[in-house]
Amino acid sequence: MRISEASKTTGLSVDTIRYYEKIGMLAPIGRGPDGQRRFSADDIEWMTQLNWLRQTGMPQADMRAFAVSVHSGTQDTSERYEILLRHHALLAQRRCELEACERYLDHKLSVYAPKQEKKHG
Amino acid sequence: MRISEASKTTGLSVDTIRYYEKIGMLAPIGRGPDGQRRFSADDIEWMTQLNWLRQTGMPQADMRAFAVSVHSGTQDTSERYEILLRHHALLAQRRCELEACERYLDHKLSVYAPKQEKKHG
DNA sequence: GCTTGACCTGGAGCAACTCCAGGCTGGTAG
DNA sequence: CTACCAGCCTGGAGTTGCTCCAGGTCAAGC
Repeated sequence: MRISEASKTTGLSVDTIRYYEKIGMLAPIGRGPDGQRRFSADDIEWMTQLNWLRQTGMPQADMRAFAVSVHSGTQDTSERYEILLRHHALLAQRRCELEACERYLDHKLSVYAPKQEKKHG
Repeated sequence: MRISEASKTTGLSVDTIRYYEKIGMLAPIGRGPDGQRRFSADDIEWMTQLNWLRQTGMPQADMRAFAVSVHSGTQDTSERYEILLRHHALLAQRRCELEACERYLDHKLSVYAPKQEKKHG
């Protein structure tokens, strides 16, 4: 699979894919006889997973640690488990913040309610 | 109020406060006879509000538009209302994504469950 | 008079992309 | 055969939103 299709399939932009390869977030991507990238099913699966992780704001440092652990082929999954667990906790916290902010906005919006002009915000 | 106290009160870091002033996100901050910043109650209120908005990832461009509208003293709150409404919709969407990612992580974590070693992830 | 702490400015550095210029390749159209 | 075009390549600059740092000022305490 070529890069544009990989982009559509995984949800990562073409530029992001090249960037992730450059910084070692992906296993080295194979090349065709034309020197262009060819993505394997494994590559695609891994990139899709990366997209999930980054969409929730996992820092690249953590993603890279995860990547290294996965690609090392080690049996020891405890590091990965910890990274995911930490991220899970972070998400829960972020959801709380987000909900608090939604409530704040609800309040703000009621103050700014249309038609009835209030004087201050 | 001086900058360090303002930082503690609003939740914005000292550097962020100076940065926000520089890019015009704050009304010009008054200075004492020593040339140092003195924050008024209004400044503090506005900065606290900014902190809410940014914590939920409102882009600076939107925050600045909001700031300009507020500090222009205009009676027309429709622009502010729209910015908040747009952001509110964005937050709802983000919460959905976040929940989807939490479910994904729940699944992943069960795969990586400790004690029982699985072989792939 | 000297030191300490809080503050100042301008500018560099950083994360995580995103965009761009300039160049190669493979396929089709004339 | 040549021209052209889409899609890919690389290296590097630009962007956003901070964050950190060097080097300097000023007021207060010892």
